Amino acid sequence: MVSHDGAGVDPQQLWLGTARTGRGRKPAFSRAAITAAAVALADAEGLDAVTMRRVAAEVGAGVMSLYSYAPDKETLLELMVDHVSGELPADEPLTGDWRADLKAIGHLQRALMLRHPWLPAALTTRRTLGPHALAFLERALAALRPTRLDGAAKLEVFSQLTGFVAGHVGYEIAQSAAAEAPGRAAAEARYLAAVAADGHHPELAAALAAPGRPLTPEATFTRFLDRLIDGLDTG
Amino acid sequence: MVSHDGAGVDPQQLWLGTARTGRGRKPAFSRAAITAAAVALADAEGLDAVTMRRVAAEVGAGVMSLYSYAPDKETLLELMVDHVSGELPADEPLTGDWRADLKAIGHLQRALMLRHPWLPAALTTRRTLGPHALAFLERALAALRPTRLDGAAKLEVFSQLTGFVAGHVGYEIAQSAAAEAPGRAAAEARYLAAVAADGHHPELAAALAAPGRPLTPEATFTRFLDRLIDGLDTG
DNA sequence: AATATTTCCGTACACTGTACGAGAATAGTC
DNA sequence: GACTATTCTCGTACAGTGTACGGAAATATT
Repeated sequence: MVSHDGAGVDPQQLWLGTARTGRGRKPAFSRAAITAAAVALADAEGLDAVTMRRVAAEVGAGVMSLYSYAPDKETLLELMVDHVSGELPADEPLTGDWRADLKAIGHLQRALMLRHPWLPAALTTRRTLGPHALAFLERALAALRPTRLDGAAKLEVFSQLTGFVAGHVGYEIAQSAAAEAPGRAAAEARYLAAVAADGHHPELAAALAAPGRPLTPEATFTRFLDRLIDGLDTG
Repeated sequence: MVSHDGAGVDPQQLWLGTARTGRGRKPAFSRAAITAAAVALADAEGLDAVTMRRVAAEVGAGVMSLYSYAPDKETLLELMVDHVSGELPADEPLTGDWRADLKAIGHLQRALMLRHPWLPAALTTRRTLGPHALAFLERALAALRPTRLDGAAKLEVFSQLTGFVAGHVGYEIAQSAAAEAPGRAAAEARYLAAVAADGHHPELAAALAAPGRPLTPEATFTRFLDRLIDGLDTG
């Protein structure tokens, strides 16, 4: 096993790492390089493109060599999540206005997920507590310091915030993906119009008839995030 | 092709259906039965257990026979989503208090997702507008009637609400799944304690030291949902 | 009876994650 | 320098995936 070890019964041993003994062949690759290649692949071609063979090819390794750096694919996905979490600034100063700070955190998370559109889907199934995620959590907890929420409540708030952002951006991405294929979008519009015209969906018909000005996803996100955070009890 | 047709360039043709000509061999199965079998499988063993072979076996068909009822697996998944959406009551009377009605809708969605734990994950990638989903959307729009939001804004609210619930329940499920494997949970607790003890995570250490009383997921959900909805502009 | 149409499904193929184990490279010991 | 223990590399192999293809069976129309 390579220096930053991982396998074993204990799932969190992944992040602790074990020292190399010195003995044995030197590793030709690195966990970071492999993870970065996997992330690049997911960014460019989606999560489905991340296959062990593709990642290995990208990094110049044999397929089975990857298993010296991560015990299985699931672990590689967790590494990917924590890897991109490293893009979140974890040490910028806080304003002291915890609501503003929390909103900024939400916007940072959204930006990250837009940069890595596979992230919302990856987060729905996984809970990752790697070093980068923890550093960011630490920052969020610091932001919540002025609130007098107890420990569990603070952790809840962070969890919920992340869940909310993932849910929102997931939808946002699905929406924009549909919009990028103009044929699809038109077909959907036609379908909705047909449904609205069937007489059984008067509210939908009304909603489609009175569209209002189009909303930018950014504005919508901000509005919902603000409502969510402004409504939080200070404990 | 079987009566409720689906294939084609137009994705929404799925839901429209085409009449059988009468000519040709009679279908031995039905789209509904196949979908129900797939849903039962996902409920019992998770989304990964839903393979074309397993579904076919469950329903007593040859594998390739499924392709007469759904052009591909992605379509089967969309059918599954709309199938369970049919469990949402779409015609119960509304109270007229749109905030209360909207909260009730959120709770219904959460209950549905808890009954079908694969649903949040399935919704992250997919946007489904089958008849059942549309019926429920119609109801949500009716609930929003007293607000004077324009059509686009109403649709946004529903989208966001669904995204929020999916995000929350996704986390809720991950949490409870971790709690069900006691070894895992203990290992994670030990890991977090170790991280908290490293001196670089003082806020985390403090949060773990002052746990407060445990929060039920139900109560947390209600609190966040209330905040979200109470904060909505009436337009 | 012939024909057109539709469904049923066995076979086959490319692709997936990964178990196994043989070989290569390194460090420590004599 | 030879030997040994250890560690990493990766070719091969296998079970499992979605689904393309095409022949056989069943039905309604002619």
